[in-house]
Amino acid sequence: MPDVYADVIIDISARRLDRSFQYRVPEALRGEVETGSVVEIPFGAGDRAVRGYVTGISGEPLVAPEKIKDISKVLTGGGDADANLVWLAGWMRRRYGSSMSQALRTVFPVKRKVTARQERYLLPAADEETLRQALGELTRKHAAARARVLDAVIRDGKLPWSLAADRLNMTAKVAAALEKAGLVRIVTGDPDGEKAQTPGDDRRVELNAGQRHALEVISAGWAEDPPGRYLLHGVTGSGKTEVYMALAEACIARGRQAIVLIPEIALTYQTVMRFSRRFGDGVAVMNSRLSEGERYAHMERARRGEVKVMVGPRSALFAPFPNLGLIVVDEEHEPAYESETSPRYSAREVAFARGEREKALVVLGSATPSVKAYHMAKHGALKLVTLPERAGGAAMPEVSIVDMRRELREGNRSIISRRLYDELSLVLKQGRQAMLFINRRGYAGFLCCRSCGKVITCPHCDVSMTQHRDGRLVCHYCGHTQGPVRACPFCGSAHIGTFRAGTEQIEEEVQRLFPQARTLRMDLDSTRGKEGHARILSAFAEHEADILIGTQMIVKGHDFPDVTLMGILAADLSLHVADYRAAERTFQLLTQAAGRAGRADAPGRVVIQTYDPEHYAVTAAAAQDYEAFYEEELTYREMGGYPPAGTLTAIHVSCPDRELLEKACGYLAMFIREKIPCRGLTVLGPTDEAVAKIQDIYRKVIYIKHADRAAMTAVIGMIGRYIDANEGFAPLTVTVEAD
DNA sequence: AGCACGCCGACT
DNA sequence: GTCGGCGTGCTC
Repeated sequence: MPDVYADVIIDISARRLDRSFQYRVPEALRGEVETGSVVEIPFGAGDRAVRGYVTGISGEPLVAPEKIKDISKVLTGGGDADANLVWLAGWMRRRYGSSMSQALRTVFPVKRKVTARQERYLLPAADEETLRQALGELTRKHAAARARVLDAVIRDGKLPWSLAADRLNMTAKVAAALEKAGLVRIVTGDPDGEKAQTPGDDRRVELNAGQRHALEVISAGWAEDPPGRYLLHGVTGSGKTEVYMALAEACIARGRQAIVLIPEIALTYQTVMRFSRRFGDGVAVMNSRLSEGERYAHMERARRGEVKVMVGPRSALFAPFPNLGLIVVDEEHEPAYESETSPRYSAREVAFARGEREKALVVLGSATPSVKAYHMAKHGALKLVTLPERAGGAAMPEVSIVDMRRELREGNRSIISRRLYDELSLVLKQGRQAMLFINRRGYAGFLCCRSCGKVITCPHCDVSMTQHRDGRLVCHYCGHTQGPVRACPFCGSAHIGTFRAGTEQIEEEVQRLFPQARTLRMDLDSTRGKEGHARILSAFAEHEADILIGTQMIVKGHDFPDVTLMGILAADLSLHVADYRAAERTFQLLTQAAGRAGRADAPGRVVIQTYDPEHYAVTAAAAQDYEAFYEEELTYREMGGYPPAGTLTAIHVSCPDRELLEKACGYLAMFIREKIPCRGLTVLGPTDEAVAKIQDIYRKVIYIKHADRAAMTAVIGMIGRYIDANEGFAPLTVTVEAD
């Protein structure tokens, strides 16, 4: 009987093992080992038993047959969930041009031992003097590795194992030696950590007519083949979460399981809490603060069917449910659904792929749907379900647009327009609250010379440095810091200053104009550390401040009953980002921001300050008119051949060696232009990325456009094979980003 | 990740 | 010489 071989991905997270190994399937296990099986295999010189994932079966040995070992046993019988996930990894590999092992790593994210292991820590096990003596001893004996680690333990008190392994080159051997010598203790789990709270209960809310209708229409999709796909379009406060929960309940009643994707836990805390109250132990929440082991335990509970609903960010999409019936993608337009690392997948697309394979409903929900999703709905690829206006019957806010060019012409040099000043005065007089949203996406307060026009940039990254209040200059990409600059380093002029539109500057200006007002600031810098968001938001909710000033994060999903004014500063800043989706992002941010003001009893006011008052993204957001925005935007996309009118793929290439990078990109672009037999393909570049250098690594990008998705997928495949086949690309990092 | 192997300075 | 210790390379 001929041998049967299985391709196995080893269950050890190390980059070097990120590929498949062949194992022989013993006759006793024939029929039991299949794609998706989890097996135990002997690995390495010591033949230690490790877990592995079977990704394929073949009859051909690819290495010398005497090197191939036997599979020891089958742990999980390649259940439907596992086979489906392997299939999904294959789909992602094709669609996004990543390697199979990268895709598998994404789909089976944590592959730790069953004893859900948490991060280990090294703690001092003796008094400081003893340790210092031992350190001296080790240094004298040239035990460099032990000395390095012990030194760090003495300095930090608590040293995470992974940090020591990465940064101090610590091996298990070194740690064990230190422990044996009685110098350190090794503990599992953060000694300062605490346990999460347990869920309570929730009273069921009666659905209104619109919600009941949405539930009926969408539930009918289970009877269809292929199963239905929906876009649930409902403004903020129209009660989409209630519909999701009712759908999840209907799904469970059918003996199936549900996945609910949310963009970011921190920003959708209320949604998550409602799910966990409603479903109690039947829901698992993939919090980003869970340890690797805890996540793995959640996934295992899903595999065993103990959990029926998985709520979490895009990684929750890979919950190994045996009989998946529903995938909800809440706030589907959020950029957090696009993965930043290879495979650069879109959670929406992967949800569609998995839904089709496993016959599960897919429901996208948003108040401001992505152009792509709305386009699909217009063309019948999604069924559009609209929820009527706000559930509580609250009035839409009154919006005014202020032309900042005119403000300047008429002598107001402040970043606060006269209109906004008047509205703020009124709010303060009434004892209400206001929010000021500075739209500074893709923008930083940079230092600019007024004589020669040059901008101070980071020596390691090709971006402008940001000046902080104390005068220091900081690079927000790599953290490089330098002291204040008094004169231009290029021309020597003393006329160098900031062109700033940061939250700090607005806070200063507000305090200058309204010395009696209490302000709170919320941006990336002020929310560093644990619970930064929550602390600021709850302080504002308790009315400990009158005005909250912040970036994007203040406009997402928080309800403050006393806020009657939303001021939007520099509304058009995000229009200038070099990205074809700039107008879409701007419209979404402005619409969300405008939707924040006002409640049932007190209609809100919104002041939008802009230098581009006629732009459709601004006017449509002011009118809260999605349709108008969509029509304009689609015209623009069609003219440029951008998605959804066509497909666009970016090939990102990076390398510390600039010359090598340019040469390789040149070859790659030439290959795509001349060697790929595909009509209608447009190749742009190579050009520098918007940020051409980060942490001393140079970056370039090649864009390719084609009207047809299938042709694009074939082209991506050819490019991937070309790169794999050429040794010259080995020192470069190449990632493919589709749309 | 964990094991073997080869190299290096320290000690007998 | 040999021994303890580190860095590197490989694992079907």
